Amino acid sequence: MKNLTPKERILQAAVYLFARQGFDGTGLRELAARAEVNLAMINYFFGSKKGLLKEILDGFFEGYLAIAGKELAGTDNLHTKLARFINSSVRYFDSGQDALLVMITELPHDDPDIIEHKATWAGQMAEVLEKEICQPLKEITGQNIPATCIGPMLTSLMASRFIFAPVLDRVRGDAGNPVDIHLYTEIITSLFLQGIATEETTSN
Amino acid sequence: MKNLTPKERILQAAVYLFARQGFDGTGLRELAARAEVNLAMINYFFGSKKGLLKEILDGFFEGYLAIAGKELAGTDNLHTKLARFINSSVRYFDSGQDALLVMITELPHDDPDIIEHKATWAGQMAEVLEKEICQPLKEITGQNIPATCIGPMLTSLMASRFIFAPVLDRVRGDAGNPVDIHLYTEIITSLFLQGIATEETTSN
DNA sequence: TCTAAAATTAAACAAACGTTTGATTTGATG
DNA sequence: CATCAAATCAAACGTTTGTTTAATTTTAGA
Repeated sequence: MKNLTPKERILQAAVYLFARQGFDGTGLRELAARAEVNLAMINYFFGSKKGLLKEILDGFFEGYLAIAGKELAGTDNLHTKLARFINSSVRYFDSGQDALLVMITELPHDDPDIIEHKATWAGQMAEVLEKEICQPLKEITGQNIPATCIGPMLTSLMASRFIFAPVLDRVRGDAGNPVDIHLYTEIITSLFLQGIATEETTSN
Repeated sequence: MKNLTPKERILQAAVYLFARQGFDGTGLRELAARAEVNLAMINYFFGSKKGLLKEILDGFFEGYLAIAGKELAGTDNLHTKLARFINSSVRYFDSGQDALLVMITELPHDDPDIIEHKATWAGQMAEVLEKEICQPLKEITGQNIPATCIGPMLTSLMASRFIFAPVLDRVRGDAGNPVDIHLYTEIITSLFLQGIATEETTSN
């Protein structure tokens, strides 16, 4: 923890606190204290509080976009590629849960300084999905679902466990444990590719 | 707008602003101005800023829970009930987009005053889903997926369009319009029940 | 019409906010 | 060792925050 550079400690503390208290709900003094850094260092390194948020969002989107580019490319069939993408993405979300929560909770807010920033990443993501998922899907099944529809669906679906995690911890108490991360990935993959119900569910 | 009671105007302004700026990002003076109400009236009617948030969350969860109870009950087959639930829920989310965004963006935050409140609603929802979806699904297909897993998935999936809407508006510009709400519902229902891919997608 | 409760108001409160300043310390390079 | 830039610091800046108070107006019931 202490072998990190001050800048890294600030970033780490910010992700932790923003995920639990929100961006506006977190004060820079509390953040500086957790990072064991002088208050002024935050503006020194990141220019402003919003600059800090931008860097967090950048880090998340960069990794997410890289996964999409890597796992969805190639000549494998759509089924295989999607399963690979879901597997990598859920792993990525799991390894950086706090950053994911910051992204999700700040996504709908329309701060002029931040929203263009987010739209740029979302646009790049949509391009990849359009090319690697939507167009193949259209050629094979005939259904034309835009990337701006399927992207949010997939992302929200994969993120669902982490979005609800803080609340579900209180619902279950210590009793029922959540499904482990591998089973979670399998459920989502199966759901996305085959749906939840079989033919049998249409009968009584 | 002005034929509403002061309390209703406060609630309306709060949902609008919280959805766009977040709970902590919205000041009570700005809120009072939008509601055309004196600043002190907010604490007079709701006790505190958090009391106002609680009332918003209550309103949303109450409606959502009622839909689950209504659409998932009965003797119809699981397929039919799920399609009905998705249809009603998406309609509900669409008609109250701002309230949905407030719920989603405040969900992960672990404010001690609020989180128990959210957990109570989530617990009730989980009970309904466990009884009406998970147990029938287990009897029919054999797979045992807990409600605390499938609930967040379904909710996130149905909410995806609204969570990403503010960003997607910037991505598309004025060019590509989003799929309309009925098609969106159909896509989600089809996805949840049958999955996105057919057998053909497993081949090259 | 009188009265008591409800509603509304302006003003002030201390606390916390993000940011900036100017001085001091640190670390590497010449 | 001297030097310069990077890093760190304590302190203060002016705003804005949520909340409270006390006085006033409005409303409704007897």
